Amino acid sequence: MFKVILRFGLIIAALLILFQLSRMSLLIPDMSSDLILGLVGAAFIGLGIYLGLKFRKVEIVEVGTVIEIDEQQIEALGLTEREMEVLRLIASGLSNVEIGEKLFVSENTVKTHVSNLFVKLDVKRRTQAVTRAKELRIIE
Amino acid sequence: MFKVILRFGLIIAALLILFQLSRMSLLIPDMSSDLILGLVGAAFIGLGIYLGLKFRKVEIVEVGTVIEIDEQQIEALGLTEREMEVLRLIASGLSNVEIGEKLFVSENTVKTHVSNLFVKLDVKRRTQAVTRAKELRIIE
DNA sequence: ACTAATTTCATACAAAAGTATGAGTCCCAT
DNA sequence: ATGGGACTCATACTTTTGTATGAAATTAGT
Repeated sequence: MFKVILRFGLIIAALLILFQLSRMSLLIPDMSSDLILGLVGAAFIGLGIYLGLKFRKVEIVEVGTVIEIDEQQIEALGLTEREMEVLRLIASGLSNVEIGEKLFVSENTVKTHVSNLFVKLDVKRRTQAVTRAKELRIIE
Repeated sequence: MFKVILRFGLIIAALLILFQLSRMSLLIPDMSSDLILGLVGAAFIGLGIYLGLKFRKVEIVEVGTVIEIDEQQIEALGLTEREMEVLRLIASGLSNVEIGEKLFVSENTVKTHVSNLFVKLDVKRRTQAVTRAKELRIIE
């Protein structure tokens, strides 16, 4: 937090310095005020970009885990809502029986969903299904 | 890419406008050049920050997938090198037989490693092992 | 209202995963 | 040299997963 204060201090200092420079340069006839303003602008843009990039690093930590779900991919694979639920529960490490309990359906029903899921994802095992699903960004 | 060009076009336009404004205001005696320069600076800082944040979004994609492996955690759990290899292969979706083939050991050996792994990770299934291992940051 | 897709379930079988136990080899550290 | 950790393997058994097939019930869209 104090880094932010330090940074703003630097900005103010830079601002003052630039101001002084520009005031001085006004006394020099062969330097147009266009150029000066341009330089000031450029300097502040640089400063701004620097600041923007600094904020970036703070955010990356949080944003890093955000995964966008590819709804189009789900659509393209023809995965149904129920299959997606089962897929998510598989990914969380549940057994077929446990999934059945969560969804209030029989183990057999879960097996059916799982089998259909495997065909659509083109995999043979549930662990593969999970990695594949994450690759395709259809689960987190 | 053309968005970048557009953006730079906007910057140049803004620069010119600000320049004109500042030139005009020089003719107005009750507006100090300090203030003008300050405003110009502030405007460009804003522009710079905006640009910086735009660049940010491009980078997030790459940085987002970086995961630090917690070696201390592996140590703490007492996971051996072989167990870690098996764990990684489980996570990639391989069967016990396939893991055995990769490591040139029998399926039985793999099962032993897997069982020991489950005890150490305190899980009952390989899918659970994978999610747990990722939680603990011992695999990517 | 009718069709198509989804969801549900069963049975029966095959394959893979997981558990328990015991044991042999190799290495390295005391 | 010896005891312990790591790695290997086997056998036997249980449980879980996965496959195949068929079918009823339930939506949902035309």
